[in-house]
Parts: sequence; C-alpha cells; structure tokens
Amino acid sequence: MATKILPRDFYERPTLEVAHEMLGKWICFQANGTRLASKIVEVEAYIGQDDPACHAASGKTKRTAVMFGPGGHSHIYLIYGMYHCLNLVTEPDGKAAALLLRAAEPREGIKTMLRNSPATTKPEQLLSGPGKLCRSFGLSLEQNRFDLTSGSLTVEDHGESVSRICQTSRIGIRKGTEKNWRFYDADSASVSARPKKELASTR
DNA sequence: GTAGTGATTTTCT
DNA sequence: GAAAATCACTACA
Repeated sequence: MATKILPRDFYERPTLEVAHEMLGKWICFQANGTRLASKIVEVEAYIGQDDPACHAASGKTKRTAVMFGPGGHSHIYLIYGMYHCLNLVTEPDGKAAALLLRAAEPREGIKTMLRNSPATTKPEQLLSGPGKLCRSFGLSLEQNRFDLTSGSLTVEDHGESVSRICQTSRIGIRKGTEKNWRFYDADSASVSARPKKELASTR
C-alpha cells in the first residue's frame, strides 16, 4: 500500500468531518534520522467560533494565531507547565479550528518512544493521552506551526480504517463539556478512556 | 483497587 | 498574578 501525505484540502473542510476521517491515519515525525509513526485512534475537535473550551474562543492571540490560519499546520502548546499538546489545524484561512490528538497506537520507532518516556513500559500506553503523545514523540514548542504537507511532521494515509467510532463528551476541560466532540476507536487499547471522570464534570 | 493532589512554564489580563 | 485542552505519584480501603 502506497503511503500518501494528506493534502491541505483534507484539512480545509468542516472540523467534525475531518475529525471523523482522521481516525486510522498515521501521524509521522522525523527526528534526527529516526522515523516515528503511529496510528491515530482518538481526537477532540476545538472550533473557535462556538466553543468556550477552545483557546481561540476569546479572540486571536499570539498563542492561537496559527489556528486562524490555513489548515494543515501543527499547533503545539505547553499545558500545566510540563506537558505539550499536539493539534492539527483545520478549516480554511480565517476560521479558527483544530483537532487535538489525544491518543495513538505506536507503529514505527517504538524504541525511541520508550526512551522518551522512561516511566512508561507498555507500548499501548506510550501514546494514551495528549501529554504522553507529545512526550513520546519528543515534540515541543520547536515543532509549533509546522506545515503538515511538506515538513518533518506529517499525517499519512496508510489505508487503515477504524471499525467502530465512538463519540462522547470531551475530557480534561472545565468549560464546554456539553459538546460531544471527542471521537475515538472503540476497539483500540491505546485510547485514554476515563469513564468515571467523564461523568463527573466538576473538579 | 480507587481517589486525591502536586508539579512547573507559557501566555494572557 | 492567575489560569491552562495533563500526568504520575501517594495515600488509603
């Protein structure tokens, strides 16, 4: 199966549509000659216009500027001072929206990922969460605003698909939990499912 | 086994 | 000065 990098057209469509099709695609990153690749199994949609949880909801800032630009770019930022989150910008230029990659299944470069995450020993748990995903990939603010169509960070179609897609409320945010914009592969062991906390909205 | 809390830095008000 | 889309460790049953 020939692999192909997703064109910018793929991203510049309605975010919820892209989110659905993003599951099963591969996220790939080349670092120091090592190729890392993993299958995306969990994403969340953040749409600036009608989403109180989106960082871009309260206006365009330096931090969220890339979300207002054209789709097909990476948006990485630091959360809670210690962890990074990787977003894929969607929608055409001028509309703020992005997909947060929450979890993936390791496919290539697992050895390197294990070295990046010493506390994690099981491969299926290397990428079971947005913070862990970035740590295992070695992503930081250096990779912010990368072009996903022509850089060392890309999303590819390997012909894999997801058998069952679940749609639930989002996790780990304090506003906008009523939006059911979280999508994940129901059959994957790498999903960062936390059923008990999903029901409890307060913290 | 579940539940609760601390870590740590970038960005915005 | 405060918040932020998280994770891992500790305590206790």
